[in-house]
Amino acid sequence: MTAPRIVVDVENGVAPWRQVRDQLVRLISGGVLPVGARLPTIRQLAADLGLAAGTVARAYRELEVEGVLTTGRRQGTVVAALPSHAPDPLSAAAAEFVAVARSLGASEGEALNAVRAHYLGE
Amino acid sequence: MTAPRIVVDVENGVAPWRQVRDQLVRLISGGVLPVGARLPTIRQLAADLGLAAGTVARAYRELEVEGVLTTGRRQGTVVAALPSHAPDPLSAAAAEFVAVARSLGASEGEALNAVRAHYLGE
DNA sequence: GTTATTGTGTCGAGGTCTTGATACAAAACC
DNA sequence: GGTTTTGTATCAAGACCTCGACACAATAAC
Repeated sequence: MTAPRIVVDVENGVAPWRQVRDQLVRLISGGVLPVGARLPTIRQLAADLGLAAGTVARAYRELEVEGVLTTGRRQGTVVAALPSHAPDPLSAAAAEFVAVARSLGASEGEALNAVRAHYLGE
Repeated sequence: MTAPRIVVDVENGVAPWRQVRDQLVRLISGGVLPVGARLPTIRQLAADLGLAAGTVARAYRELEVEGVLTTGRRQGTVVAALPSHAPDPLSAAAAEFVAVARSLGASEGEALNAVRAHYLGE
């Protein structure tokens, strides 16, 4: 498999492991990395991203604890399930959107209109 | 003014200053903290959040560099302008949500229902 | 059984961040 | 002018993270 598209910005105040973890979650939730897909080895991804292997291992381990990934000594790391906090990625995305909309003080109607505008705009 | 609603989670891999900064951006973009509004003093917000003053100062300084805030020795820190990167945060959030929904193959109706469910869930 | 693959664990070094405290300076207020 | 308010700067200590390297262990392949 080709290396997933992950980018790490070391100056943005977000820990490298967290960035890797977050972007893996997106790739998995979005179907780019489907269940059953094999991730690059820790050493490979670390080399690709210019990180230490332990840092990538941290990200993988976070997702393993969540049940998103499974790891094996020979077969490496494989996508096991969609993120458990988001068994339904659409619902998860909506939850995040609604959280943002709420913090912006938007009403339900305003949030719905914003979504409609983007579906129509396409 | 009352203290803005800011929460800091020290274990999520995102630096405290970054969390403060991000949440201030949301409050400002959403109009909760309108242009001209005065923010709590660095010491006050630090005490409220259980952080060191220097950490809050870092967040304020980041936003000052971006022109979002202006600071003065006596009048404190004031909202100067909306974040230039997000002129319309609700629309941006909706765009992101729709992009994810689309990648999941969701129809407009499904996306709207997902949003409604989270607003009703409260 | 041997070899290769891959994750886990450990190590010491270095760097960064955060803390709490303090001092100073600028500005506003009285 | 004196006082108060508030941001900036500095400090040392502590905590934590990341690095690169290495060793070990588990597993699969041959």
